[in-house]
Amino acid sequence: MADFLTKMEDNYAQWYNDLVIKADLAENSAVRGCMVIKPYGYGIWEKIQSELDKLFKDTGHVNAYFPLFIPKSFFAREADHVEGFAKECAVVTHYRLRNRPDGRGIEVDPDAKLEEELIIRPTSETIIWNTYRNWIQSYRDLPLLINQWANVVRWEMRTRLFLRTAEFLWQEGHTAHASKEEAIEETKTIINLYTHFVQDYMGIPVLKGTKSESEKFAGAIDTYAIEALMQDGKSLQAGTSHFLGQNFAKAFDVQFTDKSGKLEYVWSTSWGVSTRLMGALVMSHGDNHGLVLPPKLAPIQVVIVPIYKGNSQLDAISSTALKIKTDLEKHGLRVKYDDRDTHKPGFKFAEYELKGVPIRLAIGPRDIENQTVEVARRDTMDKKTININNTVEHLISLITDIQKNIFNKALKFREQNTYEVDSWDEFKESIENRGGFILAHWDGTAETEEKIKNETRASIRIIPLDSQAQKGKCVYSGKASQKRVVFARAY
RNA sequence: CGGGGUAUAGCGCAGUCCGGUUAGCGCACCUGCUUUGGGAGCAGGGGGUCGUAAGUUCGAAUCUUACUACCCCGACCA
Repeated sequence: MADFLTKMEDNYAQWYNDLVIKADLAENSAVRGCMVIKPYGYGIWEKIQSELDKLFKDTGHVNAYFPLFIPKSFFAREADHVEGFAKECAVVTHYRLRNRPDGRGIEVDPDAKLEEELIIRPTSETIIWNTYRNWIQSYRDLPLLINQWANVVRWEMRTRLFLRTAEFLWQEGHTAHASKEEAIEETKTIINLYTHFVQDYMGIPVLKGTKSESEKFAGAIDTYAIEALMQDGKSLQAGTSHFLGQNFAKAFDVQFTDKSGKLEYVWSTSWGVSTRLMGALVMSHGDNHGLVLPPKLAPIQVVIVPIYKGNSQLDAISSTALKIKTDLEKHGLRVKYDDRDTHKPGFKFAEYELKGVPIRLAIGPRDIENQTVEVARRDTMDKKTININNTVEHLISLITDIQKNIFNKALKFREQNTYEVDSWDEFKESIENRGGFILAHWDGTAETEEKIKNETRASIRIIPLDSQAQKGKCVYSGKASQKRVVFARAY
């Protein structure tokens, strides 16, 4: 058995880390805080990329690519933005190395100092808006709906695989609009798109809302976000969409002539999700047997394992297995037939469970004789034997069922770990002992938010968009409140 | 940046206090035979400048000093 996973109760962080590494997703690299995403893990990221990309294109967006390096001066243009990111930037100061005079290795050539330092992008608003100035002259150039798949670097003090690495992969959308209303509409379109993707593809239920003043993106007017509850009771921000107002347009002097001939600053948005989503996947669905992948994103949806003695048995099983594989592939399923002779069936079973493959078929001599096949589903670990002629039909409905079941299981977990709390004592007790989401009244002030955070390490994750108004009293200050907000400890 | 740890084979560790054979164990790896319906068994084998540098000593993984890297807990953050 996977003994390392029984550590879960002792140390969730360690369990998570081991799971990521042993399931072949990623490992720590030689560079502090950076990770190597391994082929299997990258396969999942590729699925996330391709499915999201389709959704972006369906909503009128196009891809482009902007430089990795940003001149330092660009950052100074938007005051809030520089304050938000200044503390965690990697900076390029030189462009050449040389041999050390004493012959012991190499050193930075002091003569090769850059006139102006280059910042390795922590996000691309500045370089993109500097470019948009030249692209936008008229209302006819709008809207500009661009997305970029890229890597960014944020020099975090503490890092964790997928959840917070110094370098990470993401997509960042940057759009420009002629009106405020249109930009706000875009911001909402995207947060809804993210909600759809995370819930319906990744099987992770999320809460959607806006961020408080102190939690919003540096340079934004409003930040919309989705938050998911992990199995250790902590919240993870899974995606954000920012309404930037005219802040960046003004900072980079991006104006257009509207229909009436008047010069106006453009309205903008930016939004993104990152490889952090893979961390969310692991933490939302993983169990003591390893990863549990939602079928829509699993690089391998069905694995077929032969059980045999000797080559003649294997040959008979293989011809059956390969026929099933072909049939399933005709219906769009991603299937692997694992006939490696170097590992025993039991080893393979455990290995694919660790990797989270949704469905496993086992075929042995008994099955050949009876015209059956054993079907095992990863999410519930149930096994059953079915008639071989029903395989395709059975699996097509099973794959849909697993996708739904994973989501429902996570939703149920979230519901069971969401509490309405009305007293400060209960708030503290709940955060400390139960974790999870707390729905509580808040007086709307940054002071109260700050005090709650200092005393409990819980922050306001989101202010729900569509929750019903409900008069109440702030759980901390006792002042009047119009609706509940969502508190949690977060990653 | 503060507090606490760790550094010995690919991974996980023992040995360090109290210096003394050829530095050991588990997993992994390689070979052979037997195995194959839930992580195989037996036998054999390979792999180490004990983080780096200097010092003490007849002798250093072990003692001293300096340096470096990494991990955990905070503050920071997608």
